[in-house]
Amino acid sequence: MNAPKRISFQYVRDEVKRRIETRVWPQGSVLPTETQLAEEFNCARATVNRALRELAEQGFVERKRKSGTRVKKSPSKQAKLELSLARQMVEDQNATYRYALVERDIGVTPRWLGSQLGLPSDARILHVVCMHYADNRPFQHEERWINIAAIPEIEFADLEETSPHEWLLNAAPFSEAEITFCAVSADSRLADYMGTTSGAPMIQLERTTWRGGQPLSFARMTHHPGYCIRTRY
Amino acid sequence: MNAPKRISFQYVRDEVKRRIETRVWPQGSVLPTETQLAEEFNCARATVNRALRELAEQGFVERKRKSGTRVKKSPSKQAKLELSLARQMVEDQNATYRYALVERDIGVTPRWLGSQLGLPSDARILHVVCMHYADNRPFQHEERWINIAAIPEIEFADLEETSPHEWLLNAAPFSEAEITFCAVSADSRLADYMGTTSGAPMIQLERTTWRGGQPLSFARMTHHPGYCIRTRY
DNA sequence: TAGTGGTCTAGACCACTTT
DNA sequence: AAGTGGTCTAGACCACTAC
Repeated sequence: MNAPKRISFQYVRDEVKRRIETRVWPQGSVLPTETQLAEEFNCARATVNRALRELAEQGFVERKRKSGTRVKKSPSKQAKLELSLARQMVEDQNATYRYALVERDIGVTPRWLGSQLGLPSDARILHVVCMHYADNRPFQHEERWINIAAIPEIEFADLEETSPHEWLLNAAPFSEAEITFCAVSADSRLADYMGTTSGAPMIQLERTTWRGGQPLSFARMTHHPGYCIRTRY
Repeated sequence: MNAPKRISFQYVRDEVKRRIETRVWPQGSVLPTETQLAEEFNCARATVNRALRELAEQGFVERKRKSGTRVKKSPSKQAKLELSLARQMVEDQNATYRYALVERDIGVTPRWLGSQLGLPSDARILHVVCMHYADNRPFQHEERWINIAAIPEIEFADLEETSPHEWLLNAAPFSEAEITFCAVSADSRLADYMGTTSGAPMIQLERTTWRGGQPLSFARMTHHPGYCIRTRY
């Protein structure tokens, strides 16, 4: 036991975690109350509270008023994925980033998009197609529909130099989003863009964003074949 | 302003977040110190601290001793993915779960696996192939290699009823893991298992797990075509 | 209604980092 | 050396919920 003189919440957190891992407190069992643990560790209850709160966030225990703190049966592991700009991802690989605008046009809302975003069919939409390259190899294909009413400035934005994603992040950096990952196979058009053969499997990420309940944009980002998302926990 | 009588850390957190979103405090700027904010909100510094700590965790601000709290330039959005058992995922969809063991054999470490896990080539490995069904439709194909030396009990485990994933989670619920998502296209063998045509794009999740630095298992889980991962933030 | 976690306070000291 | 966040304490009251 190497308890420091002043007990830290990290010490309590790690010791409790150790007892859970070594089954001193088996799955499903109830831990001592905060007050009891504070007494055992000879620290303030707030310290124990912070330790247990972190363990609850990380999915090791479940806490309920009155009934106490229980060890979770099947710890719900959650992976955190960083979702950054294509530019960021490319530069993180120490590759040279290049951006190219492919298409830009303004029209009214296509039906499928209207129902996706909850927009009337006469809403004006900016439609953009662009590519992101890493060392001049195709990295990501991006197709995006932007609700002009929500962000009027986008109509006059220069998207030749800055990707719509990046522009939006600067104009309206904070928003709610819903994301979908799926696997698709390249149609001939996408295959051409990505420099691959038709049918190649690729990861596609669809993101719908809102701000204050108002729909901002729907984006479909397709990564080059072989692209993987990695994470640890 | 609808400040409650007793200021909560949630109130401070949301108000600070609002000021960041509305650019009262623009990107890159320095926020007032905790003491100043505590004065403004008429609450204890600990309350402000907790509020700002949460905003830092969520990627809105960056904090450094002495230099203060700054608004992040490009907020690093991170999505959280729940990674649960196939059974859990199926039952969450209100579908009926069924599990089937397909293959189970013991051998020595294949070369590729040895280098993946860092195991000697004479290490004994349990190799398992199994399927998970939702309402009798293929949901996930699982192929797994388990390091017997690390978990000797697995050799005698009954995997006819319980999937190796679930068995391992009960036997050794806490481990470190590395995860990779990628898109693959079905070869004829996988296509048969998944009831689809060869070439169909599918999401594949590979997970390597360790416990205390010792490799436990490598798993490759392939989802049925059309399977999507959804999340919000 | 009683027990448990959830939170706030006021004050103190510590630790890191910039000057 | 000084300023800012990081944390601990002791005590208090609140809020949810199982009984």
